[in-house]
Amino acid sequence: MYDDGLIYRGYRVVNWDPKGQTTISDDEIEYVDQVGQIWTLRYPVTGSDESLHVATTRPETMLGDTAVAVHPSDDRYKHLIGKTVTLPLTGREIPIIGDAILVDPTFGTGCVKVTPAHDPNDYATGLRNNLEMINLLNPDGTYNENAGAYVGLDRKEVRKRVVADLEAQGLLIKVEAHTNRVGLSDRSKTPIEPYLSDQWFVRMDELAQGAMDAVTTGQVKINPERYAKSYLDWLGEKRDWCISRQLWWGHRIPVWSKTHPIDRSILKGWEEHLGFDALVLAGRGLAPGDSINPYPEDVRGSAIPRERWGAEYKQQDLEDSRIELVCIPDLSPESEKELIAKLEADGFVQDPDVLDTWFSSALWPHSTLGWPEQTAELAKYYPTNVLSTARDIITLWVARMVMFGQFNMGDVPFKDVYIHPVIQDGNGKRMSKSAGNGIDPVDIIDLYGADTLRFALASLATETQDIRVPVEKAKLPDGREVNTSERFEQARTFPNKVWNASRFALMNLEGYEAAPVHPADLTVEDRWILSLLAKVNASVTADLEAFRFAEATRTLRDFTWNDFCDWYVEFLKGRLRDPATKPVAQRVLAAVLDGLCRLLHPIVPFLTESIWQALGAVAPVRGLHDPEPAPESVCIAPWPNLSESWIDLEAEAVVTQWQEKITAIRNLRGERKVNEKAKIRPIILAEGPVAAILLSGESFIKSLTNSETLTIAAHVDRPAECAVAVLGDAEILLPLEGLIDKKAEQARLTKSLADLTKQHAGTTSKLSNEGFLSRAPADVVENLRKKEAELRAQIAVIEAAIKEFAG
RNA sequence: GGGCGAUUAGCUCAGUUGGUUAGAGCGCCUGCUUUACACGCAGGAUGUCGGGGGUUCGAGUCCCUCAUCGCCCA
Repeated sequence: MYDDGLIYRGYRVVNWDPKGQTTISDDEIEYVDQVGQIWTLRYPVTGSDESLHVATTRPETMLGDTAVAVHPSDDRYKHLIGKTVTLPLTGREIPIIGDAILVDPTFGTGCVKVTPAHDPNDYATGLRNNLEMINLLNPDGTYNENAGAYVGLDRKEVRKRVVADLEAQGLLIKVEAHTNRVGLSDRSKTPIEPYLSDQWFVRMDELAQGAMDAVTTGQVKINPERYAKSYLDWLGEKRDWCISRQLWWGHRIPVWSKTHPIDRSILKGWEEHLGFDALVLAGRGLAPGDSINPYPEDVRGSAIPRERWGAEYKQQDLEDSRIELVCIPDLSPESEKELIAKLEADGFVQDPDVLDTWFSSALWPHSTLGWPEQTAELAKYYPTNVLSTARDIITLWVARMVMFGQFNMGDVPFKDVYIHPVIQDGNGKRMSKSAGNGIDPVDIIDLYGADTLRFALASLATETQDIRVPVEKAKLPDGREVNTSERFEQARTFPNKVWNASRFALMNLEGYEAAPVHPADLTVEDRWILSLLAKVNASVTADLEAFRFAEATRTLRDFTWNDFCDWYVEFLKGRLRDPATKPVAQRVLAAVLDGLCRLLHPIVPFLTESIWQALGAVAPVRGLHDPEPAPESVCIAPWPNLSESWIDLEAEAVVTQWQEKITAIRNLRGERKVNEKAKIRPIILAEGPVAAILLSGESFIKSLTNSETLTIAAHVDRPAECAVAVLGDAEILLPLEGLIDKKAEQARLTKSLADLTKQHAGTTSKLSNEGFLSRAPADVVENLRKKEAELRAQIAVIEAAIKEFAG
C-alpha cells in the first residue's frame, strides 16, 4: 500500500488522548453529553472602537487563535474582513476572515474564533485561508511555550486562569450553562484533544469505493439488510484513516527514518533489489518537486498543498533538517535483517509508532490462512462464506476487512455478513465485566451444559438489534457465585425433553430390523408425522439459509415437543406392544429420530451426537425407501432433504380431527375436575365423513382420553346428566352422573353462546358490508361465509343443549 | 443534529406480503408420581398490540405525529 501511495505521512489534527499519550481513532471516542459552560469573549478590533464577540466552550484554546471568522455576506461584519483583532492575553494581531463554510451567520454571534491546531473544523479553515497554526499542547496535555505565560500548566488550569485574566480585563462578556458533547477516550475516559501532529494515514478514496461496490453489487451481502446503510454511509465519507498509534503494543510501523541530509549512497545496491519504487524518500524542508522525492503528494498528504509546505514545517522549526523515510517491503527474513542492519548502522531509526489494531485485524481473513504465502488453505478457504459479528464493528472491522481483502487478494473476504443481536442485561444495559452485569458463557456451560447455552442463544437470535437477558445470581456446585439468567433456566428443559423422548425410542427399538417400508404399510399417523417432518425440514433449511436462527429453533422445538413427543410417541405406544404392528412402527420411529437428530444437530450438537451413537447401536441401518448404514457421526451426516412427496395433507387432516376431539374430551374432563384415573364414557355426535375419520382413530381417542368406552354416532339418546362441548363439526357429550352441577353447566354453555354470538355478529356485519364483498379477495369472503355457517350451526346446537339443561 | 431499532400477557419475546377469535416460553391457577420425561403430563386464566391522527371494506401490520428507552454516527 505504501508503494502504491495509499499510505502517507501527514501533519494533521488528530484525536489525542493526553493521558494515554496516543492518537486514537474516531471510533474509539465515546461522546457524552456534559453540562458545561459556554463563554462569550470580546476581541477588540485593532485600531478601532469596535470589537467582536466570540463564543467558545474551550476558552483556553484562544491562546492558539490565528483568526476570527465571519460569514462573508454577513452585513454586520462584512466591512471588517481583512482587518485584524488584537488577540487578548497574547497581543498577537490576527486577521478577520470571511469563511462561508465554517460560519453559520444565524448561530450565536456570527463570529467564530479559529484555532487551526486544536479543532478539526478550524484546521480545515486554516488550510482554506492559509492561516498560521499554533500548537499549544505538549503530549501530556500541559501547555507548551506557545502559550506564553501559561506554559507548563495543565489544560484545566489554563482554562481557569485564562477565564480569570479575561474577566479582569473586562473581556469576558458572559458565561452560560451549556450542554455539549465531550469526546472521551474509550480507553482512558479522559477528554480527547484535537492535536496537530505527524501521523500516518491510509488514503481511503479508492479503497472505500471498492468496498462500497462490493455491497451495492451484492458481492457481499449484509444481513439483516438494514445494516448495509451504516456500512455504506461510513465508507461514503471516505475519510482518510489515521493508522499510527503511540502505544507499546501492536505491529510496529516498518518505516525507518533519519533526520539528516540525504546520502543515497548507503542504499547503493538495494535499488536494483527493491526496485526504486519500493523506496519512498521525503524530506522536511525539501523544495517542492525535488527530484529525489518520487511521491511528493503522497508523502505530504493531499490535504496539504505543496505550496504551503514551508508554512507547515516552519512551526516545527525543522526547515533546515531533512527526514529520509524508508519503508521495508516484503523480503525474506534474512534480507530484511540485513537491510535493517544497514539502515540502523547508518543512523536510521524505526518509527516508534505502531499500527492501529484494526489495521492488523483487517488482514485477519487472509493472514490467518497463510498470506502472503500462497498456501493451500488460502486457495481453499478464501473467500469464506459467512462472517458473523456484532453491529458495532461494521465500520471498524467489516469494512476494513473488505478493503484489505480486495487490495491484497483481489477479492472480498466473505460472501455474507451476519450481524447478530447484542445481548443486554434485563435493564437494557450492555453487559460488561466492570459493571458486573455480564454472563460468562463458560459458567452457563457449567450450570446447564453447552447444548442449553446454544439452544438458548439460538432461540433468542431474532432480527432485532438487542436481546435482553435478565441477570441473576446462581451458585455453582463448587460454591462459586456466578451470573446466570432465567433465559437459560427456561432453555434447559428442551435438551432434557429430547433426551427422554430418545430414551423412549431407544428402549422400544429392541429387535429392530431394517427393511424397506412400502407406502401402503404406513399408517395415517406415520404419514402425518413424516409429512410434518418434511415441512419442518424445508422451513428450517430456509430459515438457516436466511440467518433466521430463532425461527428455525422455534420450528424444531414445536415439532419435537408438540408433534413428536406429545402425539406421535403416544400414538406409537400401542403399536409397539403389538408384534404385528411393531416392525413398521420401529422403522418409522428410527427414521424420524434420525431426521430429527440431523435437523437439531446445529442447535444441540452434543446431545444429538450422543443420541446418534445410541441409535446407531440399535438401528445401524435406517431409512424407509432404501435403508442404508448411517454415517458414523451426526457431524458428517448429510443435511436432510426430504422430498415434497412426503407431504400428505389428507393424513394431516385426519390426525387434526382426532386431536381436536381428544382435546375437547380432555377439556371437559379437566374443567369438571374428573379425576385423571376415573374411566369415562364419552359420546361423540358426528356424521358422514367426520364420523368415519373419527372411527378410524377410535382406539387413539379412547386411550389418549383414558376412556372406558367411546361412542361415535350420528344420534344417541342423550344421557340425563352430561357435560357438553360443541365443536364446528361435532358435539361431545360426557356423561357424568351425579357430578353435574346443572347451573354451572348452563353458565358455561351460556358464556360460550355469548362468545359465539359475538363472533357471529362480527362475521355477519362484514358479510353485509358492500365494500367488503366487492373489494376483499374471493377466498377471504368464501372463508368468512363458511365460518358464518359453522358458527350458526354451533349456536343452534348450544341453544338446544341449554334447553336440554333447562328442561 | 443525522440515522437505526424498540415499545404486543406479570417477565422475555414471536407475529412473513394488511384478511378468521393476536401467539409461544417462563411465571400464575386447577388436577395428576399414567413404566421416556415432575427439567414432566392434562387442563385453565391473563392483552385499549406505547398515545393521538390518517389511509383502507378491513390495521399489531402501511403513513404522519407525539412520548419513552436503547444503539450507531457527527
